[in-house]
Amino acid sequence: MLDIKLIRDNTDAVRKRLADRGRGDEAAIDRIAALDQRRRALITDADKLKALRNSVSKEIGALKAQGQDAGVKMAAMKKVGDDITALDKQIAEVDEQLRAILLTIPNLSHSTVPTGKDAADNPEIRRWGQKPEFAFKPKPHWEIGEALDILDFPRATKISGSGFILYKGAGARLERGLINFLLDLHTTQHGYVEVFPPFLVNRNAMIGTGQLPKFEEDMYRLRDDDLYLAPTAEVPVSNIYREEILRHDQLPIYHCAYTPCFRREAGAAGKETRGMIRVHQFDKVEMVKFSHPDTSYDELEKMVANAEKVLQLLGLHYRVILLCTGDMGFASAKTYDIEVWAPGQNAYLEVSSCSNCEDFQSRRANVRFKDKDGKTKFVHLLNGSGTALARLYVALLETYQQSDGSLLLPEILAPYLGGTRKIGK
RNA sequence: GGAGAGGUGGCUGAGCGGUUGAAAGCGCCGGUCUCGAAAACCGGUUUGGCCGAAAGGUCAACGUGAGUUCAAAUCUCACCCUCUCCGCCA
Repeated sequence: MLDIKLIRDNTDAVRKRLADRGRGDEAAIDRIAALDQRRRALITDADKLKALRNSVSKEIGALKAQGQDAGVKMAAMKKVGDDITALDKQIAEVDEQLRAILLTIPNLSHSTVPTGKDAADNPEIRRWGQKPEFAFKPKPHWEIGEALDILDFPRATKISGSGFILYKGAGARLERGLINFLLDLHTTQHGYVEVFPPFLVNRNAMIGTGQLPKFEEDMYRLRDDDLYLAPTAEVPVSNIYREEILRHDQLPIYHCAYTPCFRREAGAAGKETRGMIRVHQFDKVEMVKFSHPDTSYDELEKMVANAEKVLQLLGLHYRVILLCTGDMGFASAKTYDIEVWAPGQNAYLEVSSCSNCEDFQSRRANVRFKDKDGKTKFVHLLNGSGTALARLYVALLETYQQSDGSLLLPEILAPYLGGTRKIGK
């Protein structure tokens, strides 16, 4: 959520920066400004009446204590009370309208983010490694997985529908092992404190990180309980300190968490339906940071490096992309995507997205800290995949496939696979 | 799910419907004292909105939301949460 004071004092600048994102959100600015003005006028009026009522009520109390009649004053205050009720009702309505709009306005981009329209305008920042070469035509992961009997797409569909995965045998163990590998890496090498959060989250949590109210149709919802299946661990983990005031010496706080991620992928029908590139449930290890505002961009660079480390240790070729204004997510001020090379697809796949949301989410979730100067401020919230597993799995299968159909995975994974790096004969 | 108890400031814990944004203690910050520290003493110590250049003024908040009243932390109702016991259950 944007600071209403920022919009009030820098209306034109905010309008322009929203226009840069190319979603037409700047159109709401005039309505916000009008509502804000009306809200403040109403509050001023109501507060004056309340001050009057407070002082006269004290007089009434004093009169009654002396056994004198206060009937005239009480009748007058009855009328004032009715006026206050009417004004408070209008304030509540304006507040609600204002809040409803503000919750749908995306974050402003950081000054270092290039202005652009869509993914085609995202600059590539760097590459690591090289595309692997094969003496044969590399197969897509679904062929490899089914031939090895470690992935079973038809049966997953039978159980749940399209877009779900059934891992089997060594394939299931690989998935489990990767989760442990990632958590071990981030907790022992990168300083993150592991958490294991609930997978079902309430509406306030979803509003806090920005999934709601705007993207309701993308979420799985349990209607009877008003709970949602978390689309990413970013939601429960970023909300850990909701409504709290942290001490400045606690910052930065690093958390990482494994959770499955549930996404309806509404509107994505027909895209990447084959295999496990776009699915309704996938595993992910997420990194979340609660940072002092002064250092949040340093923290973002470090977080990207933490995610890159995963791919480096696994020997997977990747590139880092900086998202332009038009391609960034709703809550982010600056986002790097990491895309891993998948030989069977002949394409780069997004396996990580690391964002600094600055105070956009902390303002919604009310996560603050008391700074050295004694002032209470919003923390900066960052989140990044470290990494998404389904696509990492794709890259591993397609990169490390052998001509005989087996897999020869990186040695670093052997401890997580029962001491072997080989899957298949 | 059933029965009972309870939700007040960083913590513990008071609070006859009116001068309580809130006693007291602890903690924390600053000061006096001291070579220094402790102790003692003095002062300060929630958050947000609105008006204002500022000084300051004012409003709101005692789980959440409604209600009664001139006036609600105090009364009424609903909901949420916590604890104890019972039931059920991985």
